[in-house]
Parts: sequence; C-alpha cells; structure tokens
Amino acid sequence: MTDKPGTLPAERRRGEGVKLVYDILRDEILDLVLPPGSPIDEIQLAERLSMSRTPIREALVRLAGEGLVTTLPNRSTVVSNIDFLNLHTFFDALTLMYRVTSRLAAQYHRPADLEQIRLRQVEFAGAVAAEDALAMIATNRDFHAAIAEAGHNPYYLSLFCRLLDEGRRILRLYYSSFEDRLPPRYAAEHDDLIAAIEARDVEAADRLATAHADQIVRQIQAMIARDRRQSITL
Amino acid sequence: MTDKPGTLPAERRRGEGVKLVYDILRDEILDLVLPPGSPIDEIQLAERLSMSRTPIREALVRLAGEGLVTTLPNRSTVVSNIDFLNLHTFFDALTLMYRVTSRLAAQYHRPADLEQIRLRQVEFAGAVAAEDALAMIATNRDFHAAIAEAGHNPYYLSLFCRLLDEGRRILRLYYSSFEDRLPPRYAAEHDDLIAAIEARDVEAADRLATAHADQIVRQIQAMIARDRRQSITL
DNA sequence: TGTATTTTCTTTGTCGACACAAAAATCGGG
DNA sequence: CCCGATTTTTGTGTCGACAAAGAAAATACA
Repeated sequence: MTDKPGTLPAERRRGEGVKLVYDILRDEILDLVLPPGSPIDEIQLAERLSMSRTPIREALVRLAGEGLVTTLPNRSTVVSNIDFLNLHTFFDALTLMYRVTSRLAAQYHRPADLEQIRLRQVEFAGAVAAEDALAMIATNRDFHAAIAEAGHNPYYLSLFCRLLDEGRRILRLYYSSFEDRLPPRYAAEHDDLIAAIEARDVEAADRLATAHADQIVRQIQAMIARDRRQSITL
Repeated sequence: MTDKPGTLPAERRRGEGVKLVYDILRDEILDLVLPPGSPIDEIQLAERLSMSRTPIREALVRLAGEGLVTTLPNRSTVVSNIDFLNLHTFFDALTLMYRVTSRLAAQYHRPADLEQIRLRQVEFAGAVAAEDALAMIATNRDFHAAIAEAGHNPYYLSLFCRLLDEGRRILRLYYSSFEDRLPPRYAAEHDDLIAAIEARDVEAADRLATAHADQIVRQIQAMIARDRRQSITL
C-alpha cells in the first residue's frame, strides 16, 4: 500500500476540502483507477489527503447520491458496480437524452452556447487527431454536455450528465483492455450536429442525435460481444 | 420560536438518525411547512431532534444532491426556490417522463408491478372520494411513481420522482391558498391508463399519458394565471 | 478435523469542541 | 444625520475522540 502521488497536502482554504475529495474520488471512479466493487477506506483517504474524516464522509454522501458509490450500513462504502444485466435501460435513457437535449439545443441555444459547443468540438477533434482514446471519451462527453447546457433544461442536463459519466466508465473499461479506436466518423457527425443546431433545424438535430446514439450503443455492444467471445475462448 | 411538537427524542438505533432527519426535512419541504427560501439552522434542528449536528449535515448534503435545499458557502443552507421563470422546462421534462415511463410500463410490467399500481390507484380514488386535495396530490404522485417502477428503468425513475416531488411542492402552493379541487376526471384517466398498460398497448399508454400530463400542466398554468390576475388586482 | 462460540479488531456513526468566515451591531468621524 | 471602519455575534466547516456494529480471528468442544 504505497502512498499515491500527486496529492501533496498543500494549504487549503476553508470549504475547499470537500470539493477536493469529491473531485479526486469522482475522477478515480470514472477512470476506473478505483474499479467497481473496490472498497473506500475513509481513514486511509483521510491520511492520504491529510484531513479529517468529516469532509471525506460528506464527499462520499454526495457520490452516493449520484449513484457512483454504494454505502453498506455499518460496513464499508464501495464503488458501485456496473450493471451489465440491465445495460439496455442505460442505452434507452442515453439515446433519449441525446435526442431530447439536441432538439432543445436546436430550439433554444444562444450565441454563447454555440461558442461553448464549438470549443468542445475543437478539443474533441484534437483528441481524435492525437489518437488518444481516453481523451476522446472525455471530450466527447463534454461536447454533448455542452449541447445539453444549450438546451437550458436543468432536469435533462443532470440526468444526461449522469448517463454520460456512466458511459465514460463503461467505455473506459473496454479501452483499457482493448486499446481500441473510436471511428473518426464521430468528428464529422459532431460537425453535422452543430450545423443542424445552428440552423435551428430540430428534426435534423434529432435525426443526427439518434444516429450518433445508435453508433455509440452499437459500439459498446460490439465490445461486450467481443469480450464475451474472448471469455468463452479462455 | 416554540419547539415544534411530534418529535420526541425516543431512543434511536445507530444509523437511523440520518434517515429520520432526511425524512422529516423532506416532508416539511414538500409540504411547504418549510417554504422556499426559509433558512435551515443546523444547531436548532440538532436541538429539536436531540442529536448532534453531524447526522443533520449528512441529511442536508443528501437533500442538496436532490436539489431540495441550496447550500450557501459558509452561510446557512436554505430551502430551494421554485423557479417560476423556467417552469416550462419543468413541464417539458414532466410530460416526457410521463410518456416514457408509461410506455415502458406497458412493455415491461410484471404481475407484481400491476398489483402495486392498482393499489396506488385505490388509494388515489379514496382521496378523490374524500375530496382531500392534499391526499390527492400525494397519492397521484405515488400512482405515477409505481408506473415508473413497472418500467424498470432506474434512470427514468429517479428523474421522474424528482419531478413529481417538485410538482407536489408547486401544487401544494396553490392548494394551500385556493382550496381547489382536482377534476374527478383524473381517476377515470388513471383507470384507462392502467387498462392500456395491462393490455401492453404502448401507443395507447403513450396517448393517455400525454393527455394526462397536458391536463396537469394546464391546471397548474391556470392556477398561476389566476394568481397573477389576483396579484394585479391588489 | 470440523463446527460452534467467544474474543479481538477493524471501520463506521455520532458526538462535543474549536476555528474560521460572513453578516450584524457598534462606534467614530464628517 | 449619514457613512465607513471596527467589533461582536452568529452559524458553518473541520477536527479528534469515543462507542457501537460487524467481520475476522482465536478458542473450545465434539
């Protein structure tokens, strides 16, 4: 159990502690540094970040609220499992949110929103050019989150972000084992979607979002199928 | 500042404290006993429930995660406001969730689910018969939550419950000032919806859910309009 | 040797206390 | 009488400590 680096206990202002723990844990969970099922020891974390258990507990409660960790009463809290048996519910909700947020963005976006979306797309294109699969996952998430922001519906936004994060976890699982490549087609699809939103063409945005969602769903399903075959081979 | 009754500090088992505080605050917020904007004093609550501030803070963090309270850094946490300026985003999301959950229920419900739904409908009918508007609000919420359960999609379920709770808060606001009546038509609409779900008729369930959602949205809008007129008259 | 029971040990849930930040009250100058 | 600076007050954010609840280990017994 060597102490993990990069977390030197520099001076912290009052109130920053919780956010720090929350962000660290969240990143480590989404990047599978903490794989599903791994227990989270409050004391260990407290020592590692050189702070009391109180702010750590608060961060854990927040994460539990978002479903990223599961708290077993009087027992350790663990990183939530990915429910592969019910992935279809995830795909269903993800596709719907892709569609709804894209539609709303086409209807209600303002200039500043479009600027943000374009910025995210540039970042995504950069990740594609660098063939950095992990960066692609992250920037793709931010791109679609920006579209959801442009739709200005906080209810959809929060559900969509939750779904995108869960998707990041799933994708990360397969990229870490397969070193796969996202089809470069994605970047072009993003450009088309931006154009539809800018033209305020709701139906076109819907179509493109649906197609994009189907792409991603199919990709994940293909990965799982491939994984299954491999498991059987072993 | 008299001590509120009904909260005698009986013996409590370890781990129950947080849930107790959470449930109490949640109910008081949704029933507008704690109106939007009212500050929540941790110390006062701690004394009232005769427990430490720690479990109370944890409950507040959870409530903040669901958007029911807002935490001002280094300042008190207050009950979240109802954003009347952006009610359309609420209506939009609510309608969509009505439809989606009803569709999924028609597709995926199991016998036990239908039983639960019927149970809730009986409760709702009882509230209608008793002309108890507040009970109608609560049982109507539970009825639709049961339908969402029958759809077996946890993502939709959690968003829908959040929306239904917010709706309960809004309706409660108007019923407390107007002593209004829910149209008895609602009960019949519920029966039709149950029939469509049982027949696994997805399209009919969708139609009925849409109509039902429109009903409720129109009712709320009418209340607001009436309220506006009254405000102007003053 | 396998199983039931007791003991130890780890880790959480709760507590009281203190430090700190922001608002409210107080004070002094114009 | 009003306005800005200073002090007080109020209430949060964090801490270390303790107690309870399980799990693991140790022990006893068949």
